[in-house]
Amino acid sequence: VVEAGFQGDGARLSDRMTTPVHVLALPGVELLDLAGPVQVFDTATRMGAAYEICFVGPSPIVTTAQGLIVNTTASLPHSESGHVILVPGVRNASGDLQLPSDVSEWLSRAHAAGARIASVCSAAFILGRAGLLRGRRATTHWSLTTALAHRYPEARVEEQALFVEDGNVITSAGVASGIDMALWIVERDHGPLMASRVARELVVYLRRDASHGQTSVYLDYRTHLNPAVHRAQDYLVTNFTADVTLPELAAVAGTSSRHLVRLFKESTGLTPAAYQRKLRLELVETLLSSAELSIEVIARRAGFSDARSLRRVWAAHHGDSPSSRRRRENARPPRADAAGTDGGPAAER
DNA sequence: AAAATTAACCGCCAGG
DNA sequence: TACCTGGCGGTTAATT
Repeated sequence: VVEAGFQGDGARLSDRMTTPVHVLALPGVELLDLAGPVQVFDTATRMGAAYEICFVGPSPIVTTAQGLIVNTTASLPHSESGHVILVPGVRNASGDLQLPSDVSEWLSRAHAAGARIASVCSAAFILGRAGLLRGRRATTHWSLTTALAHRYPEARVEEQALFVEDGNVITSAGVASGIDMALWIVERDHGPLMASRVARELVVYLRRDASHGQTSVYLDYRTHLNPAVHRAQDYLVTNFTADVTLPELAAVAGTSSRHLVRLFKESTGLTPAAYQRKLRLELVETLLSSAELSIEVIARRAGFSDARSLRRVWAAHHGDSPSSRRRRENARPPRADAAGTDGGPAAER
């Protein structure tokens, strides 16, 4: 995808493949909850996702609770669209924390330039000071939600969320939910397969957005530790529109068909075919709401042989028909933060 | 719409 | 003995 209207030689392809993650380090302040999210980006990078982690802030060296010693740049870099700025929690953020004046300004400028701002735990207060929570849905550690709502009345604080995404501002609740949030960012950037690999590597159980009670099927059913089953799942996620036969899947997993079915069900609670159906239905759901495609086209794109078979499978799962879902979807007002399909140029609106 | 074909699944058993 | 694994055959479910 070539950026329309771009001129000159300033942007090389390699630049675009790297998503800088700037970690904001405040002077003389202990950074909390940092290791988990950074691990996620680091692991993703080792798996080919290309994140570049960079500690920034007004102070030259910071020692974190995790024992990390980080070099920070003396000045805050210019921030461009697509970057992630990770703001870790700090002690006393809700109190009298002294914040260098240029930090708030830098944050809001970076956001205006298109950077994604991600906070962990009490860092939501730092976002608040930068004015980034105005009119936005947000969350913080459960013990601080009341204080946050009080301090920033214009923020719509959500209590029961692991993390909340609103526009390019993502706030998370606490230590572990910072990992969930980071994984969600990885899923956005590099797809569900990458996210599930990273999650598995870190042996975390994750969900995508507890505030909606929603889980992603790509990331679900991954809480087990059976490598053969994971291989089969990876294969299905990658090729879920293809006709994958059980023997073929067994070959990928390195077991017999009989044994794979047994292991699969033991590890995930689902049979391979049922898992594949869930993957396909997940795609159908997003296609139904995000595009003007016929049921027939959606069915084929999601790997069903035709609309008829989709309708049957859909009915078995949801009790109604795909078109009735779409009607209900359209009747509802569109969501504020239109989580559009990734990739392509913003198709209209 | 019904019948035929094919694939998935599972109980059961045997060998290691 | 307890457990893991693969193969066989029958049943169920999907597809044509």
